[in-house]
Amino acid sequence: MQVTLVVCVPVRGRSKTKKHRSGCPVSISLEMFGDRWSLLIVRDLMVRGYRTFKEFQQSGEGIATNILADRLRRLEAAGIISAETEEKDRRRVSYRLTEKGIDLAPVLLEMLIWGARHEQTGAPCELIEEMAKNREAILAEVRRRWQECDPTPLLPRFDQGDLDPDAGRRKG
Amino acid sequence: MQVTLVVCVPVRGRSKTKKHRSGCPVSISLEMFGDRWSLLIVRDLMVRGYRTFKEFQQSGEGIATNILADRLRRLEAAGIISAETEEKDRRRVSYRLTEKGIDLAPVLLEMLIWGARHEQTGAPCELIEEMAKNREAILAEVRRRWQECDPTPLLPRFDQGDLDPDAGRRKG
DNA sequence: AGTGTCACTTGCATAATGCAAGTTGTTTGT
DNA sequence: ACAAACAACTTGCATTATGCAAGTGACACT
Repeated sequence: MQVTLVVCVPVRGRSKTKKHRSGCPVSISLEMFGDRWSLLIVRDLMVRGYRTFKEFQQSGEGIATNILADRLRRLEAAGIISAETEEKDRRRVSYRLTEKGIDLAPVLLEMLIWGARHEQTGAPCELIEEMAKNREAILAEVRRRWQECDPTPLLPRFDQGDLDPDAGRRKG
Repeated sequence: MQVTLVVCVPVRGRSKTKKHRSGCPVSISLEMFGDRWSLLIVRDLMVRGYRTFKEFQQSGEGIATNILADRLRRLEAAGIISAETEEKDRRRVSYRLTEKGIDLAPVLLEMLIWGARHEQTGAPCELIEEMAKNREAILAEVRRRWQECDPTPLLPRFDQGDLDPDAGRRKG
């Protein structure tokens, strides 16, 4: 039968585990962001400089507002993002990646490279191959922007052929 | 209403597109394997040397057989794996990663590293950090095994504390 | 005071998932 | 030759997640 409901009372400031399918790090990662939306939100925060609910919503993928709200909740619960209502306009909630969140950059980058190499995407191959050659520089730049709260987009939206020839080349 | 069913007849040997949410490579990648199971199958093929339905099923994560069958179908349709009934025992179907599939190794590796760093997993931190230091070597070894059809597992199952101290260290 | 924004909720139809049991084709044991 | 065992799936059905349109409440702007 294999009931999977272990709650794990916080013992000595440690575990708050919820019972994983297995101890494999890949499996545990997938339990946190293994769906079609979570990583797109992370991407928006990471390379497009988005911060608000509305921006994510208008991101071009067509996420429904209830799903978006749900994913933001989960990502926050997972410690991948943090939320804060803005001082200047208290209607707005500003989301930000945590360090745990920005550490997803390599995952995103590899997915980007894989997708661009193996599928027909809106991203130009030359740009991607150049990114693949300069992984470390890209990751450093992503982290720099995060640390300095620099919201300048690193990559355009790749909606179709729409591309900013300057983007992603500044540190390449 | 927005029905999203564009079939795209093969025109001049090109598109067989199915209509993507956007042209972003990350988004397109997530459409192919953005769920809680697909990448686990890829992992099993890549680092555990699994080949058959039954092995995937007994992988320790508890995937249901109908879902497994569905994912195998999708992964094959996506060109990430190939299937072949064995000569010696025609009951068995042997699955294998395609080149497109083995190219997912960097994605998996980064997810493994991220998960092990930020969550409590069954993988020992030292091993993971050593892997993080030798990404290229690991990836080369993964690819070598794939090319030579060497089914020796590269990593153990990380079920809990269960670990083969030799695994993943041979090329480290 | 009135209208507009922003970040969500809610209700409801549809699709995906999980679980147990059943089916098909193949091999193995007697 | 025949029955039992296997491997790889299907099928039926309950539960859960997703997608869509519409609505709500707190705040802001004029």
